[in-house]
Amino acid sequence: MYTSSDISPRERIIETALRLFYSQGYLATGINQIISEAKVAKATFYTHFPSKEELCVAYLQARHVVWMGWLEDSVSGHKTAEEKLIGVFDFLQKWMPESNFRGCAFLNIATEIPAIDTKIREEVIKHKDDLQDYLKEIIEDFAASNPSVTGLDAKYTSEIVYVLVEGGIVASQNYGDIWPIVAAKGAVRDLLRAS
Amino acid sequence: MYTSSDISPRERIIETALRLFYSQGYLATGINQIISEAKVAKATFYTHFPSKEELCVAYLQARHVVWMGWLEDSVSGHKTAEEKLIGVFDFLQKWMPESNFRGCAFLNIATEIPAIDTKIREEVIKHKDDLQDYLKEIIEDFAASNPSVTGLDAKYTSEIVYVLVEGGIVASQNYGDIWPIVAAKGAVRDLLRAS
DNA sequence: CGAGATTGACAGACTGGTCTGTCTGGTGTA
DNA sequence: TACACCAGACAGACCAGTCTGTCAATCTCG
Repeated sequence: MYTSSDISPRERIIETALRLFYSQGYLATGINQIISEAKVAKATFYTHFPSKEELCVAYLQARHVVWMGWLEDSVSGHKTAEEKLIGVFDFLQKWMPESNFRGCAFLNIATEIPAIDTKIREEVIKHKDDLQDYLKEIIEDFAASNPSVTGLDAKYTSEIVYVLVEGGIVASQNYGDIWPIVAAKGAVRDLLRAS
Repeated sequence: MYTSSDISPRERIIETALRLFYSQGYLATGINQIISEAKVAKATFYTHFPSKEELCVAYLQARHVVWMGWLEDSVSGHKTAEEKLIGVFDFLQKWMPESNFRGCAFLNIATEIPAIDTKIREEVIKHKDDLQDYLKEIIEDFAASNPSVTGLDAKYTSEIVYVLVEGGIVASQNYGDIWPIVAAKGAVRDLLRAS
């Protein structure tokens, strides 16, 4: 079979799903294409995943780890909270063209699966909650490290920044251009300056 | 046949598409379901539309008229430019729950059809361009009717407002809650006050 | 006015293909 | 022997789109 240095069938399936679900969409990607590109037998696939939907859940969990890793790696280079917050948008500006403007894997899947009470939608919510928490921490840091700033409501501000992140991503996805992210970054800069 | 007081097969198809494509998604809705719910023969469908994709284009064009109508009807009641801009978000706040938080029909379709160079994506861009123009006109009105406002760049400001609209819609869609739109509205109010 | 031609919609069988998921049987390794 | 994997046939449903044939309303022209 495969030795420890090789990649296991399960990992090959996940990696193929990461690529195909993201670039083609969930509904437009069939199991047959996944197993063929993952070089895995169908029976093997179904021993690892009970259904396509469960693969999708595993895909989103893997994607969450990957994407948050990208974001944190990109932002962690900055020192101040303000630089970090702007760095979030710098990351988006770099990431969107690299991903062919396919946008957020989680929102895309959520659009394809309208039913709310599914494991899939749960994973999407979880991802966005984590993203919001991440933004909120930076903003709380900003308030704490700038004593002159008094009128800043961290919850309210982080909600706005989060909405600007989402808007920047989807508008950029639609136009195939980063100008919406640039605009969102400008709005955040103004927001911090005004506080 | 059908008499003049009835609805023509073509209209029945479009109305069914408006309902099903929006609520279920484009890929998840089959032609068979559309013709069955529109009470139209398959041959009749294909005399009016050469393909499912062309029906989708007609659907988006119809949806554009309907949705912009809703927006303009809702906003036109306000007098000042500032009230109108806030009114845009009041409309979103009312519309999203009424539509079961399915979000923007155009962005949803664009997500399902990743290929950029399609008629479908063209319609999406057209819709968003019109929406942006609408926002920009209100903001230019705001600048013109407030002589004290000097440092307001209408293009830049309308880009930010547009991104807040998109972010509000998709975040609200994801969470099934209007708080992102409320936050976006607050951000716009702050933006106008600060200028 | 009236008869035949035309039109447009109807129902639904049919084609060729894809979908998810199951199952059988073969292969190599521990 | 036991297990994990492979290849691929298969089932049953559904997909977009084509086609045949029927029927009723309307148009055209004698």
